Order: sequence, then C-alpha cells, then structure tokens
Amino acid sequence: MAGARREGRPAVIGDVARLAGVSPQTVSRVMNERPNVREETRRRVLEAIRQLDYRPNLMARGLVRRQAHTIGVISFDSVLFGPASTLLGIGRAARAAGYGVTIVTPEGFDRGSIIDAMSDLTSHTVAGVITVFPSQQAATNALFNLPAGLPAVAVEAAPDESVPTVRIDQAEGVRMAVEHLLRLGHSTVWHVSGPRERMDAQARIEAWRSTLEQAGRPTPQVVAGDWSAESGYQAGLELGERQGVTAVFAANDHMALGLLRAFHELGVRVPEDVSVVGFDDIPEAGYLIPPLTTVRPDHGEVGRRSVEVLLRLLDGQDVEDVPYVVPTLVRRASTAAAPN
Amino acid sequence: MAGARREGRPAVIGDVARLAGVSPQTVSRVMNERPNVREETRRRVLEAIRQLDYRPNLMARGLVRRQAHTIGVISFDSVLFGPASTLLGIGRAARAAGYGVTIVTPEGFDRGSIIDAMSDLTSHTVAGVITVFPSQQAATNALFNLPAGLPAVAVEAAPDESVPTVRIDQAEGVRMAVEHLLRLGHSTVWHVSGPRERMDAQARIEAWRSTLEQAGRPTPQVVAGDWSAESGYQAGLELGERQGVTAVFAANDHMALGLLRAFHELGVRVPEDVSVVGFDDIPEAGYLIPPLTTVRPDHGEVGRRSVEVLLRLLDGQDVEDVPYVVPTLVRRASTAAAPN
DNA sequence: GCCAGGTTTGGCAACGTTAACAACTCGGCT
DNA sequence: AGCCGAGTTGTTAACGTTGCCAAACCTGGC
Repeated sequence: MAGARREGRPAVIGDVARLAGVSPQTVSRVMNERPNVREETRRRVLEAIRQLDYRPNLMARGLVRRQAHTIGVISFDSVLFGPASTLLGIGRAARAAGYGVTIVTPEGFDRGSIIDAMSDLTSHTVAGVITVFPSQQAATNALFNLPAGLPAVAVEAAPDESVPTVRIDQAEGVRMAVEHLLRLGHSTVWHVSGPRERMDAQARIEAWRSTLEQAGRPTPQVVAGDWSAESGYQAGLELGERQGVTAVFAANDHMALGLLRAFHELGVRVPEDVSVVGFDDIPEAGYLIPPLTTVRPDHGEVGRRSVEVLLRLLDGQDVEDVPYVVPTLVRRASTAAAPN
Repeated sequence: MAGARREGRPAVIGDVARLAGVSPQTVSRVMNERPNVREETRRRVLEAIRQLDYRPNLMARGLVRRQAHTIGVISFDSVLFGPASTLLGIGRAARAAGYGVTIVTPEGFDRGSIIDAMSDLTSHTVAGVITVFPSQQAATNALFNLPAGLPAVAVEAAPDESVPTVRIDQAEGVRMAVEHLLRLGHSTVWHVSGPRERMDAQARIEAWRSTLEQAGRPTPQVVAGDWSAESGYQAGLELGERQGVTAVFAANDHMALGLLRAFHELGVRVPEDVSVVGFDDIPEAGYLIPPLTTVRPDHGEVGRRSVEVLLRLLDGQDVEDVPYVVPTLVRRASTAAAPN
C-alpha cells in the first residue's frame, strides 16, 4: 500500500511524504515550522508523521545544515557537588535552547588524557564546547587542542583572555567569609587551602590574604589541603594543637568537615573555642556538628550562564566580559564571637 | 595549489585524498584501519591527515552506516553522589568502547517531562539508551516511549522483566548492615527509609524487614525520610526521645548524618547509646562525628556493567540475567555493642 | 612471456535531509 | 481576456562518508 513504512526500518521523510501525498520538501517545511504551508496540507503531514512515528534524523539534518545540535562539555571532578551542579545547569539550559549535551571526563589533567577524551567532540559532532576545569593547565590543554573555529567557553579556569570565561567571584566570597570572622572579633583568620595548582584554590588563597592585609591583620602560614575531608582532618589536628587559633576559613566544605571532626577529637569546641567557615554549601552543610557557616556559590547559575555565552558565540556575536557570579554567605552555628 | 584546504572550512576526506594523491575511498580505508592498503600509501595518507588536521565527520559516517556513535543516558538526581558516580562509570566505559555519551536530566518523573527530555535521544542520535532512575514510574515513562527497536538498559528501576536491568544488591547490603548490628547484641534495628515511591528505598525497607524477621526480631515502625539530611535530622529528633532505641539503619548516608546531628543535640551518644549505620559511603562518611559505619555500593561498577550489557545488546546478542552488584560493609566508629 | 590468484586502488551510488530555485495556483486588476 | 504577484508546492543537487563492485596492479609458477 502507498505510504507504508519500509519493512523494519524507522520511517524517513520520504515515507511521510508519500503517505501524505506531498513532496519531502513540504514535510521538511512542516517539521521546521516554516511559513507558506496551507493549513490543510500541514494537517495531513502532521497526521502522517503521527501515524508513522516519524522522527527526523538529526545526523542527516546536521550534515546538510553543516551544524551540530549538541554542546560538548569537558569536565573534571564531575562527581563533586560543585561541578555536578554546574553540569546540571548546563544540561538544562542547553536543552531549553534545543541543544543536546555530551559530557566527557578525562582521566587526568595531562595533555594526553585530555586530547584523548576530546576526540569525539572534535569530529564535527558539537557546535561548541564548554570546559569545566579547576586547573589552568587542564583548560589550556583542552582549549588549545580544539579544532580551529570551534567556539568555546571556559568555566572557572581559562588559559588566557582569549576565551570567554564564566567564574564564581571567589574573591568576593572569600572576603565575605573573612570579614564575617573579623567582625566577630577574631584577630586574624587561618586558612586551609585547596591544592595550589587549582585556580580556585589559588584564588581563594589570594583573596584571603588580601582581605587580611587590607584589614591590617597578620597573615598566618597557609595550611595546604587537597579538598578532601581527610586533608581537612589532618589540618585540624595541626591547628587544634596550636596556640591562638580562633578562626579558620577552609577552602571547601569537605575540608571544613574534616576540621570539625579533628577539633571534636581534640576537645576543641566549635564555635566556642574556634570558629570555622567553609566554602560550597554542600547539601549536608546545615546538618554537621555544628551546622556550618559557609559561602554558597551558585553553581547552577554558572552553568546556565556559560550556555548563554556559548549561544551568543554560536550566533556570531562576540563576547567581552562576563560578569562574575557572586556567592552569598550562609551563616550557621560554626562561627561565633572570638573567645577572650 | 593542489590539495589546499577549501577556504575557511575544516578539511574533508576529499581534501586529504587530493593532497595524498589517492581516492577518498582509500583515505576512508586508512581512517578505519582496514587491511589491503600499501604501507607507503597509508603513510602518505596519514601525513596528509596530519597536515590538514582532518577529522572525520561523524554525522556523515553515522548517516551511511546507519548507526549512531553515542549512548544516551537519562538520569535523575544527577547531583547526588550515587547517580553521579554511576554516570561517571558509564562515561568512562562508553568512551573506552568508542561511544560518546549524551546525558539528559528530566525535570520530574511525570510522562511529560521525561518525553520532553528524551526528544533528542529519539532522533537517531543514539545507538542505545541507559536509564538511571530510582523510580519505577519514571523508568516506565522513559522506556515505553522509546522508538521501537532502540536497545535499552535500565539501572536500578525497570518497568518489568523486558528490559535488562543492572542493580545494586540492595537486599544483600541491607542484610550485612542489619546483621552487623544484631551481632553486636542489639535486640532490634530501627529504620529511617527513603521516599517509598523510590525503588531502592522500597527494596531497602523490605530487606530490612525480612532480615529482622528471619532473625526472629520484632520490626519497629519505619520512620519515613526523603534522602535529605534534614529528614534524617527530624527522624533523629523523634528516635532520640524514644525508649529502647539502640540501633538505627538509615537508608542513605545523608539521613544518617542528620541522625548523628539530632542525637548529638539531644545528648544521645553515638555509638555508646545508639549505633548508626548508613548506606552509600559518601566521601565524607569517614570524617563525620563519629565516623560512619555504612554500606558501600560500587556505583561505578554499576555504570560500567550497564554499558557492557548495552554493548552486548547492540551486538545483537540477547541478555538474560545480569548479576547484581554486591556492596560491601565499611565498619567505622558509629556502631558498637548494645548498651545493657 | 603468459596466466592465475591475490592485493591494492578507484568509481559510483546511496544514506536522509535541506537550500536554492523553478513552477504552479489562484484571485484581483487592467 | 490577459497579466501580475503573492502564496504554495515540487525538483534538483548537495552535505561528507562508506558499501559495493570493477579495474588495475603485482607476484610467482610454468
């Protein structure tokens, strides 16, 4: 019978055309919501589409239109709360704009694993790329190995000014945390940092230092951690024994959590003896012992905004400065006035 | 000059062919590592590829070969540790097998948002689909709306036996947790559950109940939570006031964390007065106060295995039963002998 | 020097869609 | 009646790749 779908195979545009008694071109017009199709014709086509359960082949469409319908994302640490939230924001915003999202997670920061991970992104399958990397080296490896002309946006770390970058305003977040502690009467604030090669860790160290300097306070030695609760715990064992430590700013909540535990073991009371502030506002932050005062960056907003910038790039516009995403300070019970 | 790349556009196979002085067909053979290409010819082609930075167009390739190079994943709660780890496992395994991964996260469990989220997966862009859903309803909505003939694998929740399903052995994990507590001398174990409409929550409730029954112990009323630390906290306030509660099994670590905090507030000591066991082994579990005894499911393995099963399906094999992924019990300091 | 059999290479068509253009329809106007 | 133009529809070719088949090229044996 005319218009029957070919055996076993999914329907294609020609099948729909035959069933509706029009040309493939007209079906294409209906699919793409172009004007100048008689209402009656449109109805017939739509009905045929429904009957055959026709779904346009995006690969064929991408081929003629010379454009992909997907955004590529290269992300590290995608299991962590922050990056995972950013990824979710990217996914939602991309889909709203009609793009799919392909996510790759390289094994390491080195050039080899990053190029390896990117291999399918570079094969004309993505319209543009967003990197979500905490390290400048990784971002450089990724962005300098992209095919020429492929639009890219960096989240957090970028090799230089040539790539539009969406960032959390680390400096502002840290300033809020440190000033909060100073206002509570602490004479200075110690810092447990993330790994120094990470951009965000570095940015937080610098913001912490400069806030203290501007307030005319001494800047203690940085205690280096690696984002993990374990490293926060080790830092806590060290700081808890030390004289005169009354306020600690940890570069993320996981380390703050380790700190809390170390202080608890040592009999150092939080917040009576020492105040602690974290960074991230992980979902459990409010239920730690004690509930953690922390800086909340809006990772979802970072994701949304990076898509927005990429779309502008795809549209041929050029993008100058992207405003920073400003975090907020969430005050809970882990901070209190300095002991005297 | 011969072999020059056409202005501005990325090189295509014809450009490479011209530069190497061979036909496009031969370039294709080299790209796909087919036999019967003279070594000298292969070298010339590879050199041309390098010179032009040629990358094959996967959309064109997919079109002729009638197959996609991507695996579609529909996931819920992708920010949580468990699903995020599964996603990572899927991504790595897929890439190792030469597939990209497209992830979509619907807004809700209802049919509308799921179909909506799936729309691009259904347009011939994916070779197969993996669902990562904690609810049977969601899995049903997804899997019954897939185009006919598209291979699919379910993680955790599936509508029925028709779709191969990769699961954590919830029952075994729960049994380990509950028996651990019983062996410590507790007369029974209370349970703070996840939301009942979630398959995994339901499975844990049932396993908890049957383990107690098999041991001939009374089964207390389930305290219902919703996975969040807040709900664990509320449950803790309730259980902490109750007489005779000496052991609690929380259906996930976040709720266990809330429990710990509530008990702390109430002056109930863990593990001296009450033992607590969680489920998930989130990265911070070992640094809570006290470090949490918990069940560790290998989410990454679940992801890897689901890809493996999907690949078998794509290969035309049919898959009978997929063995459960068995979790392990991680003993830490939140459990101890029952008080007398 | 010739032929059989294998290896290497090229030509053509097809995958499913859309862009560009051509052609047709229809009502209104000269 | 003939013509115009807006609105609607169809035709042709192209996107970049690979499957299929045929052609050209070797190699060694007689």
